[in-house]
Amino acid sequence: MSTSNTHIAIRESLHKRILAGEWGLGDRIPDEVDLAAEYGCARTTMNRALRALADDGLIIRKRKGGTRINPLPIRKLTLPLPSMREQVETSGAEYRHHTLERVLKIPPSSIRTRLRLEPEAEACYLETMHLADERPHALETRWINMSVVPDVLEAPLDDISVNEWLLKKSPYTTGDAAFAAVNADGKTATALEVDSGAALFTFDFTTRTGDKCITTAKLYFRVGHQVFSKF
Amino acid sequence: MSTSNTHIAIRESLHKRILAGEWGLGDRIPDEVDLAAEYGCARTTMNRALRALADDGLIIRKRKGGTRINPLPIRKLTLPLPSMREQVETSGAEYRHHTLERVLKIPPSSIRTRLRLEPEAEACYLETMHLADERPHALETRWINMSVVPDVLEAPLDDISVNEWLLKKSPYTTGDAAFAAVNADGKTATALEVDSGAALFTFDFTTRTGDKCITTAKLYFRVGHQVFSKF
DNA sequence: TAGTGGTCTAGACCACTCA
DNA sequence: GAGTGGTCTAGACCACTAT
Repeated sequence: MSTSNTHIAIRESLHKRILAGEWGLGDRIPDEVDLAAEYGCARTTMNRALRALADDGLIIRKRKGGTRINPLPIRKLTLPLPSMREQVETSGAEYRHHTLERVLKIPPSSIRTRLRLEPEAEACYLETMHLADERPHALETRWINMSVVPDVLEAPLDDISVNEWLLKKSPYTTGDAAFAAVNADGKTATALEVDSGAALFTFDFTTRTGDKCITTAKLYFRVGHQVFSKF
Repeated sequence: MSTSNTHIAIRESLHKRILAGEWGLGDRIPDEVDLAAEYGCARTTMNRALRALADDGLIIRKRKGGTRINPLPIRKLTLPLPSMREQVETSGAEYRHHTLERVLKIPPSSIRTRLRLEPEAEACYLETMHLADERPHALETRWINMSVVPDVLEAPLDDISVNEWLLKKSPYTTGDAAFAAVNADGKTATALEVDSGAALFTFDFTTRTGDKCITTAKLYFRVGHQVFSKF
């Protein structure tokens, strides 16, 4: 039965058997010890193969409960966090960005909540246009927590973008993100050179380090922008 | 130095040290053997911790080259493939779906290409409305490859949705997906009960098993829909 | 060619959870 | 209580690749 006892070959073999329907949805499959015997490998190796399948959502493993075929194979999408520079350059265009605004002001309450700021506390507001071959690619509006990154007002933003600067200055540990669609308002439409009301793809994200919020930003992409992924 | 020698604790400890800037971007960190000695664990355990960090994109590992801090920490977003039923039910609403159309016809060339069909070959076109508490949640337009799933025209689609039926009938191995934003056309706007031209969030996907394409679908979400993720 | 990560093994103990 | 997965160990050999 076994050809080569690598955890990869074993994982692929089991993957095929699952897809072939050897076990029904929700069924229990043999336990690690038995499968290891069947494939002629150590339990450690079989464990690794099974763990990988569990990570992919194909099976569900429980102590004492055994390993079962996931009745709802929840597949996962994995996509890289969009980096404007990479996005543009991998499409073959030349990347450039342009800082439209950088000021200190009191943010609206929605932003204050996200950054967990005191009332009346000021934050740095930054507006950046990302260009692909000198044409608008995305408009970025960002708020930065001054108590975490006090010197952002002096940051040199000609060569590197705020995002790149922040990454070096204050790396984050966690964050959340959201994709959505909005109709372009007048100002955004003008900046992106599209008709007012055009459907724009947006990406919102907030980064944190520990319990401190670093920055929150919203990206409005040019019309037609897509985010691709394989699964 | 070590508190408990679990691969998780070790990974978190190293993660913190990296974020704290103990090593610069691109720098080489001690090798597995040395780190294992420092943490007082087996090399196997250290290897697992480091492998996890490499999977997260924090470090880059090469044989002979050693382990280095990734100068471009590419963070990844992981999101579950949207399942209409789950999406609606986790929001606390009641899920229901409604088949609007199910016919056999010759698909447009863009679809034919995606499904890799012969010219003139027919495919099953399916239009489904997904409802949350009886209000439109998403409109799904789907094409199904008849040569892979010949009996889709007879599938009972009252209890389960096409997607769930297809999963059991013909599980896929791979696929691609894309998010985007479009302005609602008249027909779609009416179906979703929104104004014509409203910005709709869309999700396109195609599933395959081996080299055969099973189905390709496009989902138009109600206005305001967001896809969340943590990273 | 030598150094480093990649992986396998055999055995052990532990932790969860089902019955 | 007992079965199953989760993990750690110590040692070994291999595969890649930088020097």
